[in-house]
Amino acid sequence: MSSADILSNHNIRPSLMRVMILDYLKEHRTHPTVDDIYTALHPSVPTLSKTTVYNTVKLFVKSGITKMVTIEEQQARFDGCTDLHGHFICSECGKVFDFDTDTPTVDGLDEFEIVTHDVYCSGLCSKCKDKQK
Amino acid sequence: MSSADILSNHNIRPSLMRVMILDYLKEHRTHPTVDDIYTALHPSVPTLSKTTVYNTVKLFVKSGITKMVTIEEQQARFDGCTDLHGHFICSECGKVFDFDTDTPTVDGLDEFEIVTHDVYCSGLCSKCKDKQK
DNA sequence: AATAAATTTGTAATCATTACAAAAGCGAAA
DNA sequence: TTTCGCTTTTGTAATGATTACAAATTTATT
Repeated sequence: MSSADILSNHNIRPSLMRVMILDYLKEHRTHPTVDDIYTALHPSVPTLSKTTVYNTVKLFVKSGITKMVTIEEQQARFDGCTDLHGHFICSECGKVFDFDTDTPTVDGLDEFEIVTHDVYCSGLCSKCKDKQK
Repeated sequence: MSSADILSNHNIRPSLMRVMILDYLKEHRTHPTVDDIYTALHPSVPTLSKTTVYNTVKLFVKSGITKMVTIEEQQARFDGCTDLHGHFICSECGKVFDFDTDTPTVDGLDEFEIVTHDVYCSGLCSKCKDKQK
């Protein structure tokens, strides 16, 4: 499906900049940063601004077209407990909850030395889910 | 085991500041930020500086005493593919690799509405592992 | 074409984090 | 105990990603 169609399906007007950025994300599976995207597209579209890239990827993430490859935090948090457990972040109240989980399966990384495993989930905690009703 | 002993076992001299910070992390399972730690300890130890908290948690993470609850990145990355897959980050070269994984198990979050699942691993990629020899 | 709404832009601010060099603390040897 | 050297701690200044915001531009609708 074309980028323009994907955008339309999500009720996002398929403007030039949005289509270009989504095209880039679809073609480059390199987990680019905002700066990567900006640097790659700027030569061909000199009027592109970095703010637009920020706004656009934020819009994409919000609508589920794109994933952000980090826990949605700009501040590092620390945990004195190093036993395996997952972290859930409520997108409404921002609270972090621990949960039990199994060691995740990892397929396709032969010859890699895996030191850490981390499982993150996000969504609505029970309190915020109740409030929504 | 006391914080001082934990530090000694990791060949870290158990200075006052380090013991205080580790005590705090052990007693407060709230995933505190650097600022949280600093704000909590500063009243009782006015000479504590925020730089020390930064240095100390970094030291703890490096030696495995503490975990950092974020992917080890200060820059957000984006992924146009929203299918379930894990992300591996090589701690040596910084490259990000995708891998196949199953939906992680989540126990103990009854009544939560889980929207996203993310699995992160880190360690050494095959290239960096070879170089180390 | 005219108007309103949405999008894009650029600059300035914000804020977490790091660099760095000075100051303070501590241990070992004399 | 005193001195020397090394580690830890501190404070300030820089860095760098991200956001706020208001102006400028583009687009859709009448």
